[in-house]
Amino acid sequence: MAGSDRPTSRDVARAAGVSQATVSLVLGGKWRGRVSERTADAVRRAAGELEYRPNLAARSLRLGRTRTALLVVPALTHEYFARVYTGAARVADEHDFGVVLYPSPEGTGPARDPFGSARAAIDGVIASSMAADALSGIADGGLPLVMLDSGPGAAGGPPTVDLAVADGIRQVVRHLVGLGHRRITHLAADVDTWTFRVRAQTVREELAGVAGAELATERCELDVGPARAAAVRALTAPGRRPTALLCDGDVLAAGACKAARGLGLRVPDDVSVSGFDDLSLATALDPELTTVRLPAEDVGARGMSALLALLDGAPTPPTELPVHLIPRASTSPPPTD
Amino acid sequence: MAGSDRPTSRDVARAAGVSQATVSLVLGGKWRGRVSERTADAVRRAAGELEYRPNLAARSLRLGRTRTALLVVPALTHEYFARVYTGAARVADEHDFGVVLYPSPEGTGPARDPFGSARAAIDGVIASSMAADALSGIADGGLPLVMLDSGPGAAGGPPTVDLAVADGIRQVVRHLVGLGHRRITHLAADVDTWTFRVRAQTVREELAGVAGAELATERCELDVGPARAAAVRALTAPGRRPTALLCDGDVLAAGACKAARGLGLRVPDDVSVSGFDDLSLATALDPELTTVRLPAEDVGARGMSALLALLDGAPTPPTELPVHLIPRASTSPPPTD
DNA sequence: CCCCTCACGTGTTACGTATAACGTCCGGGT
DNA sequence: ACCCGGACGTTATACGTAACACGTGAGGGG
Repeated sequence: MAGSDRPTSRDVARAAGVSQATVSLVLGGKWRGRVSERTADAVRRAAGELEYRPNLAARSLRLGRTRTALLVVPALTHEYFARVYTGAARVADEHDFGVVLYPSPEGTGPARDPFGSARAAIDGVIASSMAADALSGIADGGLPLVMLDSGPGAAGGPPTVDLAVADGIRQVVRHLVGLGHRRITHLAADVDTWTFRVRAQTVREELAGVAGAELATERCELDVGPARAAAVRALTAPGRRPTALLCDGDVLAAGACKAARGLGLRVPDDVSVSGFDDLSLATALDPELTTVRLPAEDVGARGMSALLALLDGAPTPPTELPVHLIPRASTSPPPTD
Repeated sequence: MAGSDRPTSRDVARAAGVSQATVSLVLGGKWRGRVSERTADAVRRAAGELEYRPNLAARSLRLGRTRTALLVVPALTHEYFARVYTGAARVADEHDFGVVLYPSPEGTGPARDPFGSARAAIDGVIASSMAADALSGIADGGLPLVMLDSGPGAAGGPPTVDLAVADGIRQVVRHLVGLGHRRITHLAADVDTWTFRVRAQTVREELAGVAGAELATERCELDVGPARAAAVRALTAPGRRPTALLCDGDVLAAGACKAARGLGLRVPDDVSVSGFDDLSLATALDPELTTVRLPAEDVGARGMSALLALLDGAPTPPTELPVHLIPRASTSPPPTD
């Protein structure tokens, strides 16, 4: 039957006994002072009866806007980015916006043309944890752009939403120092993005102010295996063994824990391990990880809000979201020995 | 400059000295025998110069199809579903298709109306791990539908892509039995979907054929905390303690490991633990989990292929993908004691 | 009594694309 | 000489919506 053909605004108009233009006005919400309350009600009722849904393609064509945003993330399989998406999608949904993801092969940035024919038409872009130059194509294209976790941009640049990463690292360092740790190795992700640069720098700065502090650094890829290898290097390096491993992420911390156990060391009795991100992994491990909770959903949500504001021409001041240390079982005072 | 307004097919036509219709023919690929090679080349060259991209809204309006699929997943923050998405997006991309996700608040199925704003914009739906009745609205709406991980459908029903879950469970049971285990507790997810029903049933069936086998079952929510509690119950239940915990997922296995350690038991020396899914979590834990690897990306990819076939009116036979046991360190022969 | 204004709608158009329905030119068969 | 048909394009139209620019009465001020 006709169940498959969806009703158009003209069908609604016919049912309500008005013209298509009136339907558009009423349902578009811009009818105040142009259509009587009675007529508007009739239109709305007819639309309800027919289960009318506006044809988005036609609307987009007419308006030149699609109410769709592109979210660029390095890898959706990383829980952090999945959560960023979730937050962004929630806010988008509240504003009748859609979100499409940049289908990037794991880890690659938007090297491919995001305006390729396949991708949905886009009103704006939200890019997370991208090197700024990786987005030059988008900026040149004149598309509204919001950057997440990329550091405070230059004035006049795209709006930004950042986490207080430096503060988070400071909390970790103070936590460790407060427990009595002085020999600390920073297990650093070998990734050249703002967030990791800030972490490295903050660890240095914060520890520089502590008497007797000794900082070492081991770099590795952002994965368990490499982290384990790096932690082994850290724990078997010549000189006195570090009493704490400060890791750039929970995933690295997991590797560090494996390394410690492999060397016959107990966590946290012989060596403390701290993470970052507070992924579900943090409480799946045993001992549970002391880590820093990142409000990933909020990052996505604020990013989407910023984009919506930008599209409205509203001012979009840079945002920085606070982060919090979550002390758990993987850190304790260093061995007295 | 005019850099912001994108060129239309008419602009290309003007540049190439032909009509808009010819541009559409050439770029649409249906010009054989209707347009000379020379002209076609001129059109393509002009399109290249102007960096012409067809307006997708206009195309969708004209064709009544959007080249976009909706992927419904319970929760993107579960690594399995993120990987399903990745696979689906890859195939979609290869066919100039887009994928949008159903923006479902964690865990809820399409309780909200998937036709809200999205329906107009999609050509079909891929639903993963859904209870069949949760999708009645979609089926009724006449939208092409493919179901993932929902079991072989009735003939005439929507195409399906499933994992050989039963075989995976059989491999685990045989692995444990082969190691010598007889008292096994199944840590079962308290979720009423096909995949988990099959697992419970298969464990029963497979163990029924083993002399002296004793099967117990503990149900819990699909999370670390509840799993830990359930595992504690299992390990402290009256009677002889099980020597192996067969878990319905790596997440549950993580909880089981924590429970064991909390009770002073070593994994795998005192109790073996097996997982399912082979998430990155499986190798982040210590000991690494014996588990079953699920080709999540393939599930998504095959699902998208099936949907594309369905849209082409091609036959779409049910698919079942094989799974493989990955033996690791969390299982060993039971204590001889 | 006439015209202006306001309240309430309607006719029409354009958005950019794909395609059905037409030309037009030209060589060849009869 | 006439018609036919293939090769090569073009003209015109529809998709469904939003919004501009007009009607059209009714009521009121002058």
